[in-house]
Amino acid sequence: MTDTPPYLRIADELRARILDGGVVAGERLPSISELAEEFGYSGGVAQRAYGILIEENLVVARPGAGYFVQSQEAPQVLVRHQRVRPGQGSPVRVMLVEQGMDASRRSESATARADAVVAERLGIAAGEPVVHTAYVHLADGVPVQLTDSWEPMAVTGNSLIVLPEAGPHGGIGVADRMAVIGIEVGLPVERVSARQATRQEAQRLAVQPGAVVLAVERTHYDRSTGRPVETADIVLLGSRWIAEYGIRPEPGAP
Amino acid sequence: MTDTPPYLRIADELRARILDGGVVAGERLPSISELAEEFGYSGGVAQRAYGILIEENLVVARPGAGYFVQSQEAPQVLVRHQRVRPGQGSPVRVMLVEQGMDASRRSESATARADAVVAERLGIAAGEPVVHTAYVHLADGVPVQLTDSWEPMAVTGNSLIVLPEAGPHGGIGVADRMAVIGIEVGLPVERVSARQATRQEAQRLAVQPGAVVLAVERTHYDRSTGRPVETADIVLLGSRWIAEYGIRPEPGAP
DNA sequence: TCGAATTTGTGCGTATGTATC
DNA sequence: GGATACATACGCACAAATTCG
Repeated sequence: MTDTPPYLRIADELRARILDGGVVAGERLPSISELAEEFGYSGGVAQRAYGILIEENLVVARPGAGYFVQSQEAPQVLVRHQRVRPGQGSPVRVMLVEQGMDASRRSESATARADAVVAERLGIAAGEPVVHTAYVHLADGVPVQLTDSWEPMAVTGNSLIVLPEAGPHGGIGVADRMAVIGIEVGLPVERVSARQATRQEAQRLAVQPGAVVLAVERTHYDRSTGRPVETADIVLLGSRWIAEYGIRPEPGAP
Repeated sequence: MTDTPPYLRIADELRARILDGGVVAGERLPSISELAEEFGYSGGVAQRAYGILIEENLVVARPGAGYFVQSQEAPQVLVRHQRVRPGQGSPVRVMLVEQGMDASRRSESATARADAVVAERLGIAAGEPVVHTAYVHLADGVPVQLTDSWEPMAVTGNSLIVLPEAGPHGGIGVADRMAVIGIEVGLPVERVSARQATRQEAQRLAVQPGAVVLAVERTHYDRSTGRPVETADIVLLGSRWIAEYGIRPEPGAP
C-alpha cells in the first residue's frame, strides 16, 4: 500500500532538510551522483526528485554547478484597486517604491492596426489604427512585469498624448494622460486568469518556459460615455505576485 | 540545426491534425502503439507527445480507452465584484445558473482551531475556535471550484448561523447570513494568485496534478467595525475560469 | 589558455501497474 | 477473464555547461 516511490521519498527527505533549516538559502545540495549513491538508485531518480523541488520553487539548478537552495521571498501583494493619486504612476511602481526598490521600465511604442481580440476589447472595428506600447517593468534591474497596452487613435490621435511615454505628458499613467485631453476614467475593469508563460513571455521575464503567471486583461473606460479608451495585457510571475482587489472598510467609515 | 526531436515532431503532427479540423472534438486519436509503429519509435516517445498536447488542453486521455480530442470551451468569466443580490448565492452559482447549467455543491463543516495563517487573516489569535467549511462546487456534476471557508466562533458562535449550510438560514451565502445576526459586510477583499494545484486539490477537482489554478484568498469584513468575519480559500481551474473585478461605467451614469 | 573532470539537461527505451472494453 | 490501452517508475546514453588545475 504505502510504497511511496523512491523519487518521492528522496524529494521528501531533501524538502525536510531545506524546511528544517538544515541547509541555508544559496547553499549547494548533493549532486545527482552523490544522491544516487547514497540512496542506491540511478541518477534519473535523484534528478526527478530535484525536478519536484524545482517545481515547488524550493531549489534552483545551475547546469554544471549543482543544485542550490532557492531563497524564499514571500510573494508581494500588488494592490490594484486603490485609487492611484495623480503622479504616482502604475500599481507596480507604487509598490516597488514603497519597498525601497529601484523601479524603472523600458518601453516601445508603435502604431498598428487592431487585431480581432484587441478591437473587441476596445469596441472598435478590427483594422482600425491603435497605438501599441510594450513595457517591461524592472525592479532593481530584474524584470517583474510585462505590459502590452493598446489605445485607439480615434481617442488620442490628434493630441499631445498619442505616445504614452513621450512628449510633455509622457510616462504619467493612463488616468492622468486621459485627463489631459478631458477624459475622466474610472477604476479599470480587470480580468484575471492563471496560465503558463508562453515562450516569448518566459524569455522577456527571464524565467523558465512553463512558469506559472498571472495574466491580467485590463480595460479603462471613459466614465461619461462608457467607451473603452485603453486596454492592456499584464503578465506577472505567479510565484512572486498576488493581486489584491477590494478595499478593507475602516473602523469609523460610513 | 533544425533537428527537432521525434516526440516534438509527433506532437506537432497531431496538433496540426486537430487544429485543421481533421479530427473532431471527442474523436479518438491513434493509440500509443499505433503511433510508435507509424513513426518507428518506442511507445515512450508517442506518450510524451501526447503529454504535451494534454498540457495544452487539446487532448484528454482515458486509460484503457485511448486518447481523445478535447472539446475546446472558452474560459468563462466569473464576475466577482458585482454586488450579489440577496438570495442569489455565490458568484459561481450566479454564473452557472445564467449559463443554464445545473449548479450544486457538496459541503462539510466542522469546528476547528485557527492555524497561524487563518488566525492572521481573521485577526484572531492562533488556536481560537473557528468553523471550517469545505465546499466542492459542481456544474452539471463536474467539480469546478473548491472553497475552504473559516468563520470565527467569536462572531457566530451563539447564533443560528453557526453552520453555513445547516439550520433555518443554511446555504444563503456569507453576506445574507451575517445580515441575520446584524452584521453588514461590504464587498470582500480578494487576493488573487496563480500557481499549480496541489496533489489534494488536483484530486478534488478531478484534474491532473500540476494543473494551473487561480487561487483566491477572500476576506469579508464587518463594515462598521472593520473586523474580519469570514475568510476563504477559493481554487479555480485556470484553463476554465477568468475572474473579473471592477465595474464598467454605464453611458449615462453620474 | 586549455583540457579533463564533474554536474546538470534531454531524449529514449523498457518493465510493470492499472483501468477499460 | 483476456486483450488492449494508458500511467508510472526507472535506467542509460549523450550533450551542454561549469569548474578547476
